[in-house]
Formats: sequence, structure tokens, C-alpha cells
Amino acid sequence: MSESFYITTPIYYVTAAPSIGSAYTTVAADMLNRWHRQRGEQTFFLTGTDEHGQKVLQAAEDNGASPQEWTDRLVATEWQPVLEVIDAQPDDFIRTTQERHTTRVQKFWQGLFESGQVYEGQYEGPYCVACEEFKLPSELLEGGLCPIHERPVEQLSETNYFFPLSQYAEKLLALYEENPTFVQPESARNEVIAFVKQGLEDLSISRSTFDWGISVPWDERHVFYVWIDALLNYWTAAQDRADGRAPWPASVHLVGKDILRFHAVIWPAMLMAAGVAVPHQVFAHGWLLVGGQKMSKSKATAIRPSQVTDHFGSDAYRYYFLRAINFGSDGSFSWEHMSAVYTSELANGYGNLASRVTAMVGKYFDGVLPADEDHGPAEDALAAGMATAVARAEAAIDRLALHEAISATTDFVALINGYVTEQEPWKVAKDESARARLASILYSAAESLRAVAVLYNPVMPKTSAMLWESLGAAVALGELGEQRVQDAGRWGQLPAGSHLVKGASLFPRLLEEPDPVD
RNA sequence: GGGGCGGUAGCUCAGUCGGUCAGAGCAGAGGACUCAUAAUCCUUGGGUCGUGGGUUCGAGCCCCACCCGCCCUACCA
Repeated sequence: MSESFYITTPIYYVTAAPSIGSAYTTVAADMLNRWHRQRGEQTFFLTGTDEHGQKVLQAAEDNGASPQEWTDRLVATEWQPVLEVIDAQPDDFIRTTQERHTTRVQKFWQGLFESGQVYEGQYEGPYCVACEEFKLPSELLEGGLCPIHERPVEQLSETNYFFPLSQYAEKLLALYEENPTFVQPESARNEVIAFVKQGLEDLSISRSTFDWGISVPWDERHVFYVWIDALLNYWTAAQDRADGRAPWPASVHLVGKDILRFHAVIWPAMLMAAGVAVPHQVFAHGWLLVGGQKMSKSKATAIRPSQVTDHFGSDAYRYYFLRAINFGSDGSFSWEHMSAVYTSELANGYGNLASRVTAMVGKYFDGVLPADEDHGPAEDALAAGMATAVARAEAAIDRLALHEAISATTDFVALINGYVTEQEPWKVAKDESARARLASILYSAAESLRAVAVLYNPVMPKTSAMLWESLGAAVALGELGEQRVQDAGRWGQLPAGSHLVKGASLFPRLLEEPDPVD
């Protein structure tokens, strides 16, 4: 039986180019997806762009383009290319302007409309005549002035269609109660529960003051409110599987904590209304802080992923963000910290270990991996460490503790380095009578690296492939991607006789470079 | 105002059920070694665990108040 795993990122709002903040979510989803895939599960990883709504319309106008031209351009030149920059491989990329989406959104809501779960009502809110748009109560200046024109706003109402969200409070609370991991981490769950307990208001799902959106099928004067359209992407894309087996419900929706409420409250309520299964989990990760400030697309603090990958490479990029930051909490990014982690853990720790082991197999055994002829207590300890690393990582992945899953392997790398240093193979090599001992030491180090390559593959696919190649592992074991991660801790898989080659450095030491981010 | 989450060594952070919990990594200092990317390994950590009270035989860990930071407070995404 093959488990199935369906993971999503939010669909990104295309008002600007991607920053390391949005790429953070994508990289996390990609790692999880690769991990589950390497467990042999049937996986589906979806990302995409959210292209409707007033802000996009505004951004397009500001840039002298039609909204469709604007989103086409931004998606083609920024949002899709960034996937390659960070080495993410989604199975599908949905755009909310695609017909496959718009028609399904219409169908979904038409169904709710016909079953009496949409009603016509009055939306009332502060409206600025000069702006010709409704304002958010929270954005008004003191005294109820429009923040742009600094003049009083009017209370205006328009006829909209509503979704009776207020009727779902009890059902949602029951959902959170029965399924404690529906919203994670705990802090996010607490916040959502507290919010819903206050009671919910019905949700206006249509707009008639602008037309950049999906038209409401039973009343063409309206377009759907952008969230109502956007959330459905997870469901509409799932209907597209070629084999006709929709991967539903989603296993995990990864979201930033700012959009938690939409995913943990409105989204499941919509699905309940339609009689569609709700997702298994909504997981809210934290912010990337730069200089103690939340990074924002619109501010100068926005760092583009390519600025980082140009220097460190995509593997180090993925490693840094997923290992150095506790997934679920806010985390600080700084160029200095990233440099420190790169040098210490990747270049000096991992990369150097691969170099010294493959170099010694080359030097003492002409590159042919010897057999584990004299296996002793030190090797038993190493093998135990390997099994522990796998068990720790597997357990961490199930809790979405990505940082911990990676740390398990990083700790194992340190253990291997310690093993090699303590066994002193370079000294053992000088004693012709200790040949069997030397063989076991180098075999054990190489075999350990085999597991490291497998465990790091979901995080750092490029260098893991380099290591796999360097270990000559493909000949006997097959492709790296086919190695089952849950089986990686079984000792003795890399066969004696494998041809090891000391390849290029996995993580070359980098020259000091001024911080381009300043 | 209401709600959520944080405030632990120079830096980034762990601390599950209250009792070796005062920790890890990095940085710094000393030493060992030379296979390796001047890498590795070992040794080295007196910081009022935001402040003030309280509960307890005993509290970063529970309770109260206060200070500081971030987020949410609904139709921006």
C-alpha cells in the first residue's frame, strides 16, 4: 500500500517579485515533498500564483499594463524562474487566471448558491469617494479619514453575496477539538481557536466595484472576492491529475502565519458547506526577520533569493533556511550568520568529511572500497548513530520539525568526523599488518556517508547527487532518489568493491565578500 | 481595549510531566593530529533564565502584576 502525500504552498500574490520570504515556504514544501517521495509515497506538490483582486489591478495600472499582461509578465519572469533558483520541483503550478481554475470556482460556488448556502445581503463599510473604493476600518486615520486623501469617508453599502460563515463556528471548533493537529503549531492553533470562539461573522464573497476577478455565474455584475477564489486553488488543481485520481484532501497546507485565518477558518468552512473533505493540516510557519524586522515584499528589506544563491548556491540556501530556523517560529536571517553556518557545517563539516574519506580510499585502496573485515565496537557505535539519525529525522518530519530532521543528519556528520579522527586511519595505514583494520575504518566512514547522502537528498539534492556519484553508489544501489529514507539506517548497504572517486568539493570555502544585502 | 507568541551565555537558540536545567551550536582561548576544503578532534561556558511578588520542601518551567518586542483583532492579499 502506498501512502499519498499532497502538500501546498500558498499561491503567491503577484504584486511584486518573490523574496526570500515566499521562497522560504516553497523550499520547505519542496523538502517535505521530496522526503515523502523518498519514502515511496505517492506525492503531489502544488504551488502557484494568486492573480485576481484589487491590489493586482492597482499594481498593473501603476505599471501601465492590463492586469492580465501584468500577471503574465511577472509570473513568467519572476515567479516561475525563482523555482529553479531555489531548486524546487512542484508537480503543478496553478495560476488563478487559468480557465481550469475559473470554471471550477464558478462551479463550486454555483453549487453552494443552488443549495441555498449563499444569500444576497448588504455589505456596509467606509468608502472614500475620491479613491472610489471601500476602505478597511483598520486603515483609516484618526477621526475616520481616508489615509490617502485625508478626508472623511462615507458609510456606504453595496449589495453583495454572502457566505454564512457564522453558522460554522461550532463545526470548526469541533474540527479543532477532534483533530488537534489540524492547525499547527500550537501557538497558531491557540490563536485560531480563540478567534473562532469569539463568534464569526458572515463573509461577503463578491465585489461589484471592480471587475478583475472571476465573475459570479448567477450574477455577472459581480466578481468573487479574491480569497474565495484563491483558496479553491488547492482543490481545483487536485482535479487535474491525469490519472483521474484527485489527491484529496491535502495533507498539509503550508502558510505564513499572516494568512492562517483564511486557511484555518474560512477554507474548511467552505469545504464543509460543499460536502468536500477538509485538509488534514494547516501549518503556519514564522517570519523571516532581517535586522529584527519582518521582511516585506514592498519594503526595501526584501531580499531576492538569487542574491543569496548566486553566492552560496541553492543547496546551501535550502539548508540554511530550513536548518537554522525553527520551522514554525520566527527566524533571523543575516548574511553573516549564513556565512558562518555555511563555513562551519557545510564546508568544514560535511564537505570536508566527504573529501577526506574519498581521498583516503583513493590513497590507500586505489579507490576501491574495501570490505568491513575487522568490525569493532567503534563501528558498532557508528552504525548505532546512523540508525539514530534516521529515526530522529523520520520522527521530526512527521511533526514538520524540518530543522530537527536536518539536525539529526548534521549531528551524524559530526559523529562521523569524530570517528575518523579517533580511528586515525592515516596511522593505521602505516602498519602493514593492520590492513583489515584500515579497511573497516574506511568502509565504515564511506558507508556512513551513504546514509548522509540519502538523508540530505531532500534538502540538498545537488550536492547529495555529487556525493552519491563520488561514492560510486549508483552501480550497486541504483539512483539516489530511489533510496528509501526509512531504510537508510540499515548498515552495510554500500558494497565492498564500489569505486570511490574524490570529486569536486561539495561546498568550496567561500571568500569573504561584503554583504550585498545591506 | 481584547487575543496569541516571545524576552535564557557576545550571537542564534534548546530547555518535554516543576526537583544534576542552568544547556547546545557559533564566535573566543588552550591543546592533539595531519587523511582532508589551514579542514578535523579534545578541553574550556559565574549568564540575577525581562522585572516584582506568590504557590511549593523545591520554579526558566505553575499563579498574579508590570515592562519590552512581534503578530492577530475579520472582508488588504
